[in-house]
Amino acid sequence: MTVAQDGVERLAGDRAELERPPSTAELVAEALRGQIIDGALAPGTRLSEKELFTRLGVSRNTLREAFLLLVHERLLVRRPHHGVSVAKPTVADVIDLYRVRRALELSAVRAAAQAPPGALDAVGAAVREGERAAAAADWKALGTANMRFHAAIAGLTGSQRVAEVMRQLLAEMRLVFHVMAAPREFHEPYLAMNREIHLLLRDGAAERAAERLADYLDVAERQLVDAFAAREADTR
Amino acid sequence: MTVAQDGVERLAGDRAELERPPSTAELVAEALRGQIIDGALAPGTRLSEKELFTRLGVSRNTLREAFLLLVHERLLVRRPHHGVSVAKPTVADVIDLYRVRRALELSAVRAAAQAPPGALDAVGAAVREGERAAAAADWKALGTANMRFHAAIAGLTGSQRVAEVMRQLLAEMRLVFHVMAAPREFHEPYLAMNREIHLLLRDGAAERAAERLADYLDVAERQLVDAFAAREADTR
DNA sequence: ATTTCAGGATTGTTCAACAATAGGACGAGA
DNA sequence: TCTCGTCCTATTGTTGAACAATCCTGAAAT
Repeated sequence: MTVAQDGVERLAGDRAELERPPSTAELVAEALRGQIIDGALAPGTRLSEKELFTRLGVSRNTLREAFLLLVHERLLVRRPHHGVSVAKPTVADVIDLYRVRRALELSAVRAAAQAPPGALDAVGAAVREGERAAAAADWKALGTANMRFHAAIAGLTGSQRVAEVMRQLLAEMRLVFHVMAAPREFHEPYLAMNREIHLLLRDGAAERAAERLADYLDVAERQLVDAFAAREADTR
Repeated sequence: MTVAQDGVERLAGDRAELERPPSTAELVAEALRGQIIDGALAPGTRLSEKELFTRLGVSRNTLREAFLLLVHERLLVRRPHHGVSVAKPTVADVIDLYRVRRALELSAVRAAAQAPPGALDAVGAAVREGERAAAAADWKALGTANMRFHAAIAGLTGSQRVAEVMRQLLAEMRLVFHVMAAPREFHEPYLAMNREIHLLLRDGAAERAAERLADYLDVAERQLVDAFAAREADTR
């Protein structure tokens, strides 16, 4: 193999990462997704087609295509002839989400020994990112770092599909978190757990890391379920 | 509670199952999905928009909406400005699919004790359906029954999201199975394993059922990976 | 106060046109 | 004969507009 062929090989390898310019619908979906997980669009908000496509400067068809993408991600729900609205997760959704998270994340941690190179570093990077955010008292960034931590956990599998499912679940989680009035009190305690899990993984103690993560998920789920129960008792 | 109210309750309960007439795009997607998993549309086939929407008698926008649904299910892949084509799974996809299946199905089996009522019966029904198909030498139906078995396993979680992810994975699996020339030899041996797993679950031996299922998945994956390797060596 | 019915508004679906892009055809030059 | 660059065509991406179907609102009638 010559040096020139080597260069061609590398280009072919990069080809997959060379992202094409996203379509208009994807851009619109991304914009809406950002507003939804930022909380600018509260759960339950009805999204009028007419208002949105005039405001965003895209065609109605393109907007509807973006809606389709987000409905698939469960960030929007569509009621026929009523249009779409921002999803409003229920306590049943919380339980459901944590069931899937347990299956995927615990399986990922237990298989950490076969993780692709660099995957564990991503976990560590997410931990450090969270600590920086906490030090800067940036609670929104702390929540993001926490999401990234769990995405990195899923990344330990090296599986494209696991990563994608996880990405979707975490986007939904952002919606769920909106019921937590105090992001600091909610997210901060998990920083230490994240760090501990990362250290256990680094030392090859996968099973113990899995146990810690299981506790972690149990606690978080309980906390969210309680918050939902309180809110539902409140609004009724 | 009066009898009349009872009737209303029942109507409200049925309301969720009362499926609205599916939209045109969903019908088109369903038709295409059927042709893909039946093998009428071989992996790699390019789908021309013009030809399809004239043949199906729907608008181009509706067809594109159906494409979006199937792209999301990974049954179609879209190359910008090139249109969509039937997905052609690689050996990497097979490995990836089985990783997710292991995580979800094993977790479902281990939690079988908390399964919702009737979920275990669905597993048994799938086993019997497979045995009927084998007795009738209907190998296509046998493959379908096998899919239903694994869907029922996922259903043990009672989780909407697990069920949906599983449904998607199984649709992809249909695509993968196309490389197996002999559906009988491939699917038939798993009948006994399905029955054994069902019996173990019925007896409450969830952990042993999980071990059997893990073996099952290992064998099937290896068989498919070998088949892919043979095909790739063949076509090159 | 309850019911009925008409009006308006919004969404579902289709059609038609233009812009943008990828791939192939074609020819010039070495 | 082979390589390179240019143009051209077919297909897709995007937009705009129209009509049909459905739901919500509110006024009129009992």
